[in-house]
Amino acid sequence: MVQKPRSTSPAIGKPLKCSFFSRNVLEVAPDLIGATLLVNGVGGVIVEVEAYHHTEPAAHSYRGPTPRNMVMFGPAGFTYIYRSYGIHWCMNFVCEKEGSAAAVLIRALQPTHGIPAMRRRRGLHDERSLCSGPGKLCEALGISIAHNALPLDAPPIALYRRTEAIDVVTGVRIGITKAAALPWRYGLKGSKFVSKPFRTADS
DNA sequence: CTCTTGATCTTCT
DNA sequence: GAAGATCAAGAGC
Repeated sequence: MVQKPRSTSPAIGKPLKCSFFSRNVLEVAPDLIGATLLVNGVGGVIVEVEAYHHTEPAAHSYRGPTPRNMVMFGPAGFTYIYRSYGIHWCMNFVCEKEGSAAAVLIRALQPTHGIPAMRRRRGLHDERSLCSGPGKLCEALGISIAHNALPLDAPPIALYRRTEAIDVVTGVRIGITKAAALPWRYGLKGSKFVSKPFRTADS
């Protein structure tokens, strides 16, 4: 059950440490739901993510390192930014350990901090559309390739643990054709800020 | 509401 | 040359 999409600022927990990401990517991904992501003080609550791992063919790291995906093969706790369809930027958090080439794609935020700045960057959009997709949230937060390979526990990035118990829903990942059946998409149950609805029994 | 299309970077065939 | 971890705008229902 979700409140009105006004500027309700949920409580913010303690900063996440880099060790948070040194676990199996399928554990980290659902744990990120409800956390707060800020870049230069602008951002919101993570409501949708997807997990990727080099052992499955949908991952950029599946075919080994390239200039683009090199940071995925490095240690956990860093950003991996890539260009999508030649136009957009998308943001990942690298997980597990060096060589795992595992990462969590951040797909949607509920905006809570710096909403006027997000509107300026995105143009005239209702709050629900500001960060409801991986390319949208990067535009709203001013993220580009300049933010690639940055540590997740130091400026300009800030990540805060969630404070309340939440319900996480799962589904198949969006926009892929390989390994399309893996249920590696995670979302905040009932959130109106996700990129596409989660289709589960109760919705 | 759904469907189609253009934008044009990185990698692979 | 083609596909892809996307998005917005326009056409049609």
